[in-house]
Amino acid sequence: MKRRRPVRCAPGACPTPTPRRAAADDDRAFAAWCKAAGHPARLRILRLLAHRTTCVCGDLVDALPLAQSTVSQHLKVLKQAGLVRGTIDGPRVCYCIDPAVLRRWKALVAAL
Amino acid sequence: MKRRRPVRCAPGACPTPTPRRAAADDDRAFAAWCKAAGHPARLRILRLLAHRTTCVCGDLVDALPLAQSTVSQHLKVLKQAGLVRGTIDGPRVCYCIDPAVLRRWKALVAAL
DNA sequence: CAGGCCTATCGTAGAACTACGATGAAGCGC
DNA sequence: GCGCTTCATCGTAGTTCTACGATAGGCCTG
Repeated sequence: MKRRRPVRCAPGACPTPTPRRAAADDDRAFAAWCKAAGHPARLRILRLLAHRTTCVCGDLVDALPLAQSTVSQHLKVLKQAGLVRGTIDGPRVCYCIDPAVLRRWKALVAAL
Repeated sequence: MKRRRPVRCAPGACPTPTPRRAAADDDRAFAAWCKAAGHPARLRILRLLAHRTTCVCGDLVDALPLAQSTVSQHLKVLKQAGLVRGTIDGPRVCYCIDPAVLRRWKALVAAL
């Protein structure tokens, strides 16, 4: 089985747009982030993305005992929650955690 | 409308049994905690319980725009997740956050 | 350009969540 | 004991989640 070509995405290819939000949105976003993380598969994805600071692609499909479509769906949830962002790199897509959002979520959890 | 009698639960009435868990359980519990917190109403309950370190009772029902049964259901979810524990105090029930579990959850989130 | 790999999306079935009112059980005060 | 308050549980309806296979599109390789 031919292995996938090594990923060559730039580690710093995930910008941090502008995490400015009103206080009212925080609560909504806070719950959304917790909800997005509240599934073993998605939690595992977050861990995998966090451990390798650079972004990986569909290696996530290999790392999870789920169908490709299911993994893609979980990635969509994480992306819609804002925790993860994906950048197209030729035929594949590289996902990485949004550091600012993760930091914000951590701060909100720590402030509980 | 006669106000409820002031709560008189002891602030330290929430013991910390023994947070010993295997590493494998952590992931399951981690997801469960995030999932439990992943709802605006439950997040609000957690905030309310965290702000007053002592435990409150069904004042939560007054504080939330939900029916009593719904609040009770949310409390059940939080209780089953282990984030919250309730102690019976006569006719009412006092809820409080389990400090050890909350600390553990915070640590796991911070370690992401 | 044709074929192949990598993802996203669609459609679907079953399970779980969320909300409510109604009902039931437990304890306090008269 | 009787009624009142407080909370949990039951039953239910509508929505959402979760998983999968099948399908479609985009981009490299030959």
